[in-house]
Amino acid sequence: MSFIFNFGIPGLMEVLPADMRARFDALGVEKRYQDKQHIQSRGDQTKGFSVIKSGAVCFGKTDKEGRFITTAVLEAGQCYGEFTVFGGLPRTHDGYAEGPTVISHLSKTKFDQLLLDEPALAAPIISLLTVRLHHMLEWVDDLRRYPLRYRLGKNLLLMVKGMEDSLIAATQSELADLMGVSRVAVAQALADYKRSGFVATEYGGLRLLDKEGLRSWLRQFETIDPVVPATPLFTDAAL
Amino acid sequence: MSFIFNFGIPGLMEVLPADMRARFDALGVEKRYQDKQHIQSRGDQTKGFSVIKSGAVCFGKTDKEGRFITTAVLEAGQCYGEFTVFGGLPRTHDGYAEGPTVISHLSKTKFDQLLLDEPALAAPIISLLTVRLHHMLEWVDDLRRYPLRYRLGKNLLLMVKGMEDSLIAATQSELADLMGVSRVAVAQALADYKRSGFVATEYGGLRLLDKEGLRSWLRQFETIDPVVPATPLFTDAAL
DNA sequence: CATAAAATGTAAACTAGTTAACATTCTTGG
DNA sequence: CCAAGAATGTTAACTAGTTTACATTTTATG
Repeated sequence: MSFIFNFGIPGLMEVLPADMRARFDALGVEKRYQDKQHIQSRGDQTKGFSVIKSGAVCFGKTDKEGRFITTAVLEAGQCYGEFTVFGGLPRTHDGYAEGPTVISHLSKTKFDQLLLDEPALAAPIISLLTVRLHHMLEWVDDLRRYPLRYRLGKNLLLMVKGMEDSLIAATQSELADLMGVSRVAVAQALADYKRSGFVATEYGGLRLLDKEGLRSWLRQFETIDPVVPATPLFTDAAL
Repeated sequence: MSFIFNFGIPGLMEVLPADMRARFDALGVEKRYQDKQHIQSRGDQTKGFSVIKSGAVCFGKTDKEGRFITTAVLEAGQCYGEFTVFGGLPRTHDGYAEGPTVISHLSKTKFDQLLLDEPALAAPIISLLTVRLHHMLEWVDDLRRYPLRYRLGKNLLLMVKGMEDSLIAATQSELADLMGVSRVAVAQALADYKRSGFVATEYGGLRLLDKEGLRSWLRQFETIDPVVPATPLFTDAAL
């Protein structure tokens, strides 16, 4: 499962030149986590930058009643910890492993040193932050503008983009988490889609049967024309 | 009026050393705008980085029915254009001046050159993006977690922080825009606050009468403990 | 200073979400 | 292979927001 920062957003490691990646690997301390294993707590003062080598990490906050609300799930290739390194903040989220996960941790000290040694690292980091910020703005905007049955459809299409089989392996609870709504709301939206023949649900997932149909059905909601990048996001930002 | 990126977030210019600020001023082309004057349109290919010298800029998107939905209002000291410069995107929002406004525009070419000449500029930019991203995450989180009468109160308190008079000069429509809800919803929340004696509304603004009372009333909603920065955000990020 | 424009206050009908509950179906581990 | 757990499907009552409407108050303007 995944969230905001995964769809169509390449990870830092993917855009970094090989030699830089190697330096990350050399400096970082790899740590293994089992499924569900706790990684960090909101409020921790452990400052550093981390790269997910494999698996995924679920970030969120546990409220006083003990209920966990997911903020984002980052998958392999993605990094996190900017807030502690660049913002001087303690950990802002609880985090635990989703599936067996390997993470390479760099302390703030080491990371700062790396950035001093390699000023070329700044560009990809700025790019990464920019893309995430842009993504968030769009997300908030959609949240205000469109109902769930638009947003869910849009994100389902995003999820299968570039996949040949159109099978989304996420439970409805996970999709609900993803969209920040209740499971019932997701089930109802999916029931709608099913009636129109856009999707077929199955245990533990669903299949997009008619992407084009869904796409054009969604267009009825769209109140603004989408902006398409002139150059793709995340080119080697000419710094 | 202001939005997400103003409360408690210093502008780029405020954190930049004097010499760097001077370089910005030297390279940029200053342009004056009258109240309500159009500055940019979503989709424009004009790429560059801009600094608001005085006044404010309202960003948003106009939907097909012609209705404008505000995304953010940036005030003097704030900058924008990261998406065009670092993300290779066309302008993602429509923008117009709020009040007489002066903006210093740097073309992408000039800005790229400036960054090459001044690698030290990377740190404050990274910091800025980080702070904004963090703010957005918190915003989305609050959106999911809390009802309007919590979020509005929280933001009213944020707005008067550091002010001695506790007068907020924003119409209810502006507050509604700010919170991404209808004017009626804001009026109802304010009516609640009034009944409790926390605020007094007046034409074109409102006054916080009992900050401490409001603060403690808000606490009843809070489901997680706030995280406080160990070191303040936006220190000269030790790069 | 009279009138228009802007802002506030409030009610009513509606809608898209919520939680709770429960029956059903599917999968997996002993 | 069957029992337990997990996931789905669906209903019902509720709630926090929406839009529309309109009366009232305040400010700005010719």
